[in-house]
Formats: sequence, C-alpha cells, structure tokens
Amino acid sequence: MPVTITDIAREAGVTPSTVSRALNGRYGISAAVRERVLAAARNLNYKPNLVARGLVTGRSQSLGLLVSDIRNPFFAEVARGAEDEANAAGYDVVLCNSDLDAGKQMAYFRSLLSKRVAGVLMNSVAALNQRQLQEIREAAIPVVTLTASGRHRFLSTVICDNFRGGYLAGEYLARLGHRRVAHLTSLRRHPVLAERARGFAKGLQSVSRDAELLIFRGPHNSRGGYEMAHRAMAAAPGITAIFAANDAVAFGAMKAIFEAGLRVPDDISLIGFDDVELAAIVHPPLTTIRQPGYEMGRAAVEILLRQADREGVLPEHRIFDVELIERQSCRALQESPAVGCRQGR
Amino acid sequence: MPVTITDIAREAGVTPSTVSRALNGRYGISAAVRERVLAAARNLNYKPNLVARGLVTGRSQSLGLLVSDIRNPFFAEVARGAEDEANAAGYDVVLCNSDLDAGKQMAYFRSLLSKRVAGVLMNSVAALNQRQLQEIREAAIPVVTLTASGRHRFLSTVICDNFRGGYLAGEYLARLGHRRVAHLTSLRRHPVLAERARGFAKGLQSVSRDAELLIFRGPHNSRGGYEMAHRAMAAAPGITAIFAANDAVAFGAMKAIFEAGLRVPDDISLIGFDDVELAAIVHPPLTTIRQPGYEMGRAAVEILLRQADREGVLPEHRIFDVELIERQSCRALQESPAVGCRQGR
DNA sequence: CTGAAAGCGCTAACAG
DNA sequence: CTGTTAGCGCTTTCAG
Repeated sequence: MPVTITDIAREAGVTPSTVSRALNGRYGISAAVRERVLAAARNLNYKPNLVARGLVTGRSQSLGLLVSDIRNPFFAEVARGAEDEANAAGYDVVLCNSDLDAGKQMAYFRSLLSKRVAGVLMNSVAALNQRQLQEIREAAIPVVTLTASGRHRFLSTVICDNFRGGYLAGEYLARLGHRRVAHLTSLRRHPVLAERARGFAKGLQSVSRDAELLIFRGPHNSRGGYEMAHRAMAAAPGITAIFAANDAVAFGAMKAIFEAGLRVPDDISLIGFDDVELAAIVHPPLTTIRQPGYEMGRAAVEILLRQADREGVLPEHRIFDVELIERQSCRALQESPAVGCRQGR
Repeated sequence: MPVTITDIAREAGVTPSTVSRALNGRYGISAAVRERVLAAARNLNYKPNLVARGLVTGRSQSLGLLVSDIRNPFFAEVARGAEDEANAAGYDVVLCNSDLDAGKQMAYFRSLLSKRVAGVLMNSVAALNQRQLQEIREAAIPVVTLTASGRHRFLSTVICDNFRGGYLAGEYLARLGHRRVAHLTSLRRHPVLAERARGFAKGLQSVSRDAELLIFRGPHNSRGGYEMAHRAMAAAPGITAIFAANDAVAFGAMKAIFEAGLRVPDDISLIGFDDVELAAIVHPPLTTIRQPGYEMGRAAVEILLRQADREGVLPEHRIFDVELIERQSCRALQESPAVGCRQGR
C-alpha cells in the first residue's frame, strides 16, 4: 500500500526516473518539474523505500556496532558517539551484543554482512581465532576495533593510549608514596588490559625501583572488582593502593574496601580507568584515567564512513590521549607507612 | 562481486528458485537436490543478501529502538533485553538516540520507516504533539512505548507499576517515621514520573495524614539530582528523607548530601527508583524501587514481533511489578526527630 | 532536460 | 518436485 515513486510519477505527469532525479536532487532537471514532483510527493505523503534503494545501490546506509555488552557504561558512551556521527551522515547503526563470545560475535558479523552494512565497529577481536579473523578479512568491509591489534593489519583501530594510562596511574601512586600496590585486572588474554598493566608497572618503577606490585585477576566488572579486592586485602594486608583496570572494577573494589571496615583513601587509595559519569558521583569521587569514549565512537564511525566509499583503502589507526583525573580517592602516604595500624584492625 | 543464488544455481545445475527453496528449507524439494545446493552454497561461500529479500518480502527483519539516550543505564538495560529477544527471533535492532527532542524523534521515526523496520520501541512519546502522534499512528506499524499512554489507543505499552513504586517508597519512608520529605523529580510534563509522584504522596498519606511533601524539579539525571538536593536542603532544612525519581538522580543527591556535611542515612534517608547495577555498589548501598528493565525490553520486542506479522491487531499493554529493594540508605527516625541538631550544623 | 529500458538479488505464484 | 515468469521499488545507463 505504501506510495511509490511510480504513484508520484503518475500524479506529477512524469516518469519514475524523473521522480528519482528530482527526489535525489540530481542535476539535469528543470526547477519547474522538480517543484511539481516534490509537491506531488508531499501530497501523497511519500516515504522512500530505502531497502529498494539499497538493493540497487549496493549500500544500505547502515553500520554495525558489535560490542560485548551495551550495559557497560563505557560502551554506551562509545555507542552514543558512534550513533551521533553516523546519524549526521545519514547512516544508522544496528546494535549487537556479543558477550565476548566468539561464536556469537561471528554470527552477528555474518548477519551484519547479510544486511550489507557499510562497515562495523567491533569492540574487540581478542576472542577470535585465526580462521575467524580470516573470515572477517575476507568479508572485505571496513572494520574498526577498540582493541590494539598490531597483528591484524586489515583492521582499523581506535584506541586510547592504554600504556600511558597505566603509566600515569603507576607514576601517580608511586609519587604519593605507595610502595605496595595491587592491580585488579582481567582474567582473559585481553590486549588493552595487558597494556594498562604493563604501563602501570613501568609507571611505578619510574619513581621507585622497589615498588611491589601484586596482580589479581577476575571478571571485568563491578562484581569482579568486589571479589578481587576482597582477595587482594586477604592475600596482601599491607597494600596501600589499588589500581583497577576500569571504573566498574573500581566501584566494586570500593565496596569491598568499605565492607572490610577500611576507608578510601585513608586506608587504601584507589584509582580507576575510563572516567564514566558515576566516577565523579560516588563517594569519595574516584580518581581515574579518563579515556574519551564518546569521541572514540565518533572517530571510529568517521573512519568507517571514509572507507565505505572507496575500494581497498588502507586501515587507519587513531590513538586518543588519556588524562589523569585527580579526585579524592587517593592520598599521599606518610614517610613511615602505617601498616601496623591497618593490620591491627 | 558477492555470490548470488544465480551463481550457486549454475554451480548446482538447477534454477535460482530451486536454490531459494533449498536455502529457505521449504517443502517440496528432494533431499538430494537440497544437499547439492547447500554444498554449492558452502563452496562458493555464499552470503544471502537480506536487503534483496527484504525488498520482495516487504519485511526487513529489523526493529527500531528509539530511546532518549543509551547512556542512561536503565535504557541500556532495556536495550539489552530487547536486543536479546530480537536476536533470538532473527531480527536485529537499530539504535537511535532522540534526547527527548520531538523533532529528532520524528526524524528518526521516519528514517526507521524508510528502512521498513517491522516495529519500533520508543521510550516515550511525551514530547510529541498531536500532529506528530497522528503521523505515528498513520505509519501503521507496531509501536510500543515505555510510557503510560492511556490517551493514545494505537500504542502498545510496557511499563512498570509506577504508581505502586511511588507508593511503596512513600509508605516505607512514612513507616520509618519520616514526616517531612522531599521528592526530586522532572521538570517537564512526564507521565511516568508524574505517576511515581502521585503514588509517593498517597503512600506517605496512607501512613500519616500530616506528612509534609516538598517537590523539587530539575533535569532527570545525576547532575539534576545534585542540584535539586542542594536546593532542597537550602529551602527546607528540616527534611529527613528524599525520594529521587530515579537512581541517577539519587546518586547526584547523595553527592550533594555528603558535600553539605550530612550523611546518608544518618541525617537524610534516600530512596531511588530503577535499581541500576550501581545502586548496590555505592556507599551506602541505595535502597530503591526495582523495575525490571531487561525483562521490559524483552517484553516490548515480544509484543512488536507478535504484531509485526498480523494486520490491524490491537495494541497490547503489559505492566510489570515493582519491588522495594531495601539496602542501607534509609533509617528509622526516633520519636522526636532531631531536627534541631541537624540545623545546628 | 526527460523518457524508456534494464536490472539489483531474491521470492512467489503458476505451470509442468 | 522443479523450472518459468513476474515482479518488489528504486536507480541508472542510454536515447531522444
């Protein structure tokens, strides 16, 4: 029942091709006819059928957004940036949640391919094996990931400087006098978290060669942070500071610290990563490393769109700066660390 | 360049229609031929073109998700539920952020229509005028909103019992002995928030006729909560409890309360709405009214899908139960409220 | 500047 | 059970 360009052609007394030209603002059409066509379209309340157009042009004016879970506030931030940028260019974005499951991720990727999306933004390819990566490469559509992927030369990347973020955190904590610190990070082989950890160790060492770093691994969310912090406090009572691999983990750790009867930052200093909105809201406000999720989402779509038109373009790489946001979850240690007091509790 | 059913027809020595039948698992095809076709498809690494299929079938196997901002954790929860349910049915969801701007919302709606989505999940229609609502009605595709919309008989709704949620909060606070309470809610005419406010007032009164309720209005986010709480404490120093219209507002209020040198719940009890993940994580853990966002997202898509096939079906309405999640942000008041002490600060 | 014709990749009658 | 024939709604040569 929907009205088609044929209907409006009849109404305006022209042919469908003329209607198409008028509607698309093409050259080579008289202003008079264009007006007549546009008026007819308005009268009939015409809605273009983009799937028909997509069939003939081969493009679908949409992008895939394949994240592990949109409930992760950082991904929501990225998604919003991506959607804004896509929308400005007349594209829309289809949302997929992979839970970092390789099978799900590939199933979604194939489905997006079938929908003829112009490109896809994938938060990570860490879970994929060689064959799966090969499949993505052969799809020959632009793909950008939020994971450093030096080995996969066909992927574009948008990341923040994770090493530097970790470094800033380590340096900061060490400068405050912390010498026995824990890092709460992910279980799985995860390139970006690995970079943060590496940077953190370097940052600590840049200030103090004898700083002691304990690594704890667990799920990459607030629940995981809660558990890891409990384990950290049990296993290493003397720690005076914790670097959480992201803010969600930090929030969980904060809860665990409170429940252990300790205080942030008085007993344990805490620093996160991401700078999600709530970081400024919790008590105490969380010192953290800011990475610009919204901008990263925009940049990713910008790259996708640039590559969508051309053929065989080279992947692009964009690294965003990070920034230490100093709030109130870290404190400077006295000369003689009050380890005894804390243990006395 | 992509391989089409014609290619695989040639390869398998049959016609395209046979290929179509084999691929779609239709009846009336011999097992032998089907196998041959499937094998050819595999060999050629065939990827079906869903936009072509969409053109002929008229359906696009996708749904629109039109929320004000995916960064709102409640919407992220809804989105995840919606996406899971859609994916299970072979649909995908295209994400749009309207910022509650009526113009943007309609632009997105039209764009979704042009993409021939099977239905759309819209978080609110509160910002829309009569003409715009009319336009949505005339689009004649299933639409479900997360806003009570008694007046708009063509819309399906999935909501929680907002009145009851407010009521539970009011009753709870009044039972704890609070008699002078503030409610932090939205500036704009917002049906679901209005219901919460109405329920809250009734809940208070159900316990105590002389309870005093002060309403503050502001932006519907943590920043707004922060500002409203500051205004509330300045304007009404005697309040002993605050009901925030959602958790984000509650988090903002919590921060304001701390900054004013007061404590939750010792000086001011605080209760939120939604039960987002962080509610359990903040300190003190936030007592709140839980609404099941994930399930609501699933239910909305369930309705959309049910209506997508049939013609002229009636809208459906689904109301979810709410639940008081008692954590540690509220406390019982002594017989004689210690108003003097608090004011003395 | 406009019309006629062909076709994007797929499905769906209708025959056989 | 399989092939033939028409399109879905739109864009895009190619003529005129």
